[in-house]
Amino acid sequence: MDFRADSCFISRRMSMDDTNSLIEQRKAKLAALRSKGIDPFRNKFTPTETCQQARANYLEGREVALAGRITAHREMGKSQFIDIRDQSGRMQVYAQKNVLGEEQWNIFTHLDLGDFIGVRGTLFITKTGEISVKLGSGTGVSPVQTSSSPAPQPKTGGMPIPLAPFTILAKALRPPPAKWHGLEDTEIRYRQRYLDLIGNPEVRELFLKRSAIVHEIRQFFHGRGYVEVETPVMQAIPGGAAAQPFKTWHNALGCEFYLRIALELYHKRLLVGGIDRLFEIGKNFRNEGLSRRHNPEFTMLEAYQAFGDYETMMETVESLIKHVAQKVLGTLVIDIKDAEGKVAKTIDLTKWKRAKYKDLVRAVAGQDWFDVTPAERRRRAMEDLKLAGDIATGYEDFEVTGAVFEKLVEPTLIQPTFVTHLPKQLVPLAKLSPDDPSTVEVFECCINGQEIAPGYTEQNDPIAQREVLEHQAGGEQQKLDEDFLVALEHGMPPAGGIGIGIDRLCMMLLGQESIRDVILFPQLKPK
RNA sequence: GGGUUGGUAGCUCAGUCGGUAGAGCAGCGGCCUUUUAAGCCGUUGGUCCCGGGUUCGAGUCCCGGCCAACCCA
Repeated sequence: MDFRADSCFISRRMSMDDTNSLIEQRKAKLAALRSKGIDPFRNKFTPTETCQQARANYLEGREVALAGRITAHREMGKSQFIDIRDQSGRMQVYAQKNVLGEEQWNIFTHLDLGDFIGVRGTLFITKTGEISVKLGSGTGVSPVQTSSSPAPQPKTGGMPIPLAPFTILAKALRPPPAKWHGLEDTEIRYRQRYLDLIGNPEVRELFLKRSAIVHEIRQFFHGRGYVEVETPVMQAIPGGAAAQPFKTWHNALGCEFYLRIALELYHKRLLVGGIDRLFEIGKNFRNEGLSRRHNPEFTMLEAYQAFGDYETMMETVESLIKHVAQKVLGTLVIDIKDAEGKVAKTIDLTKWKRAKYKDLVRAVAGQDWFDVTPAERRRRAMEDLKLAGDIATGYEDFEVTGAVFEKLVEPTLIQPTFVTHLPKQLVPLAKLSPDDPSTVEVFECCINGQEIAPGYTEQNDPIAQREVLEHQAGGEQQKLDEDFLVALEHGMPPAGGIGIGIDRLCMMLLGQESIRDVILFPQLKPK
């Protein structure tokens, strides 16, 4: 049966039935392939190398087998160019009718964009200078051995290169996103991220970089003797932060659990247990609204170092971020672009400033800010500083100052800045500053107007910690993590700790304004 | 939760004052053996987000809803 005849039949039938569609056409092609005894969904194909490796180890006439998705085709009569793409990159494939023969040519020219195929042929360079694979040329028996080329050999224990010039590996029944516009519909980009990754190469690059960032974070901590740990996501008492948790239910135990909102309290148990340097990268869950900067599940890094303090951890944060930027971006100077793609601001990670929280607040709210009465502070914040909409009636005094900091100071901290000596009420798990007991030994690392990493000298006094947490629990005993307090009573070494929101770190390093653009599958309302 | 903007072919988008639903690309057919946003000729394809309403007539106007982006809380 002739493929072309099938296609004609398909076209006629479709128009008659008025059920023509791109999907129906592709399903018909699938059926036509099967009727010829071709399996359009193969279990396996073993390429000799990746597209990138084939390009990097170019040697005219070297025989290769590659696998990838068809992303473009240019028909030239009795010859045809197609592009295939694997994770490493793109390779052009050149097919000629007289090489393939009538039947294979017929099948090849009816392949669709989006299909996965394996190809075999020899490398050559076209008139226009592009490295390409000439389909079906070469012996097709065994890999070509070259003395000069370090070309990677098949990882199949010396299996020969496949005989067929091309093999259909997986038929795509739906068309890929547009050729050069890419996919722009934000909703489809987020809901069907795979289409975004296929259609928008820059998106794919971005997520590969996110992966590299996480990898380099691990490298950094391993290099400093830290141990990577895993602690419970389901917790009976969600502690370590002030946030609304998600609730779930364990059938067999017959009790409620919460999804964790922080990693901290379990990490401190491990400090008690003698794990002196530890870190964890994992999901936290907070039952809050969604925004450009908030996703209900987000990736958190926490790291603790026994016998260190907040100074130790400031050095750690600075070194970590420099390490990651240098390794992944190759630079410590980052351009942040606006919506039009112009450089809106430049972040210089070579210079890190330090400033005290109260000094920064005084600079925007008046030198006598901390000398006037709480009532006067509230009046000034709401009237003079025009923050009426940001200050709830129930706010305590430190929260009023907090609103001033958050609205008027934090957004201005574009260059890396460690804000230190925060009011003690803001961080109940940190130790007091000896020089100013109304503050704690805490820093907030702010970059690009966002808080990237808080860190502090961890509270290891079980009696002081119990007082603070009991006060915070407001007499609700079930909210008190008694097991954590018992752990502290067994003795926790002095330690410094940090937390870094990985998503926000990626936003900063990759110049993205929305958290959804650094999360593969951001939370959306189910449709 | 509130405001603004948007939802039209597989994709990117037009659609005037309310009067037969459009383009480019993709698809399909034809020509073309080193092209690359290949080219040339022909051609198929629509739940105009959903539900009401106004009207002789609604993609367009009105009301309600869904989803998204942005801003605000």
